Amino acid sequence: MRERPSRATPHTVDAVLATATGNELAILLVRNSSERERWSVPWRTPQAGETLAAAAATVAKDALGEPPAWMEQIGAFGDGKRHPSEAEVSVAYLGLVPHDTASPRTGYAWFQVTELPPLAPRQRAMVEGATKAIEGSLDQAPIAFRLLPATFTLSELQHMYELLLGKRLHKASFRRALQAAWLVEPMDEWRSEGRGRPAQLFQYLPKKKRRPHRGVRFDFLYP
Amino acid sequence: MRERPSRATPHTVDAVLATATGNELAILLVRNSSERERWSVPWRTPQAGETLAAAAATVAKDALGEPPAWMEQIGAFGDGKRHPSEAEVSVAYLGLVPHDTASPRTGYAWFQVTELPPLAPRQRAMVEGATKAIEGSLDQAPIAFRLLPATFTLSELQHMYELLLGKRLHKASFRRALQAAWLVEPMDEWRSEGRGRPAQLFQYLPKKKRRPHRGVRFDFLYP
DNA sequence: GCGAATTAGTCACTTTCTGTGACTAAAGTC
DNA sequence: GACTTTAGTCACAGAAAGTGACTAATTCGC
Repeated sequence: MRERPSRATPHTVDAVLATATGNELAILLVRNSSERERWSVPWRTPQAGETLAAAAATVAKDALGEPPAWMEQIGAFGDGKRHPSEAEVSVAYLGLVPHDTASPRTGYAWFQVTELPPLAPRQRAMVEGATKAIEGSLDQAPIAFRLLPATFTLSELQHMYELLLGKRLHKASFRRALQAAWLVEPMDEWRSEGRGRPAQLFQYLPKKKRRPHRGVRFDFLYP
Repeated sequence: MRERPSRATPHTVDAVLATATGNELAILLVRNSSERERWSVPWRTPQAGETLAAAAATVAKDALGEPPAWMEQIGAFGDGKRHPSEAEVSVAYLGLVPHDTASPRTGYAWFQVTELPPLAPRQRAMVEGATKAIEGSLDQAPIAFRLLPATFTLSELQHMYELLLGKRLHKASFRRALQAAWLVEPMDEWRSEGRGRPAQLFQYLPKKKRRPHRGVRFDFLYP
């Protein structure tokens, strides 16, 4: 990503790195020296033989010093939209990092998703795709846990879900569903956070077997 | 970005075209004359300025004479796996067609997903991605309706869901969920299919507004 | 020290949804 | 006309989700 090829590059790999700050999602951008836009989603032209996922991991590592806790491809973008590179196609990856461990290298900075600076159109499409992917796979993948530190309170977990879903959840329902899913393990530690009763700490406990949905879901609105 | 590099194709667009035959999914493949594998997923190198989706639509049209009823991108594939082209990256699209309107051009043929001939590794990965995408977005998008003719009986619809989900559904539950979703509109026509009471015909009626899920779902098993 | 305020955590009740078997309806077969 | 076959509906039991009220453990103000 550093070197700018003199002629058209075949494709780029772009990493939309997200974290959750306070009460909003934030995206990591890198400062441009010479581009039309002052900021861009970090990207890279893969070396010969480098896999897409490996290239994305490298981009993330260059930005944060360590690989993200979660990474998945969210698709290929092109369609005539402009990109900082000359490439016709860019493959976008979504990476998630807990906010506490996420210290960007110099030149990189977090931006709230609602206050993003201007981006190249193709990269703006990627960010939109990434936020959709987060919401869409929230109940398919342990997204929320990848945005939290290794240990957390149930209130923190619930707030993370509320942030990602964009709606309030009822405490009792949330905990009942969580218990039924066997996703979380209580630890023998409590944390006192100013006033109020101390909260027990929990850690993520991956599921072993999937229990299929009951019923059929018809939850779409496509034309 | 408009200009096209003069050497090795930068990327390809591949179309995994699927239909439902009898009781299994089938994929459309094209016969190769000179490749290592005798069959391959139809693909194309996009022209300069051609969008990815447009290229995929062209591939599908070349294969079937008309665009599929549904088309969506399922991701970029590369990762060193071999492809009929020289391209390092291939963008795969999933296309769905009703079986009755799907007459392949010469050189193309349907294969049951369980009886696929050998494919280039990258294309095999695409087909696997496509079948996963079908099951995964079955309750997010009107997949089943795009595999059925414009009008259908509720039994046909239920059988399609059973095929795609790989499990049997209870008639009363299925219809109750369908009614609650307002996805289907009765027509003033009935069809008699040999013995038994004639079935009323229905057509797909896209939803206007989404009703959000109740509760929170923790349905994943990722590590 | 003590009550108010604050956050954690649980309980019980109500409402809604799903699984299921049995039922009625309308055709063909013999 | 009795039997078979497929369509379509009903009603009830059981499971899951929505919700408000409760108890528990801490800090703050006084």
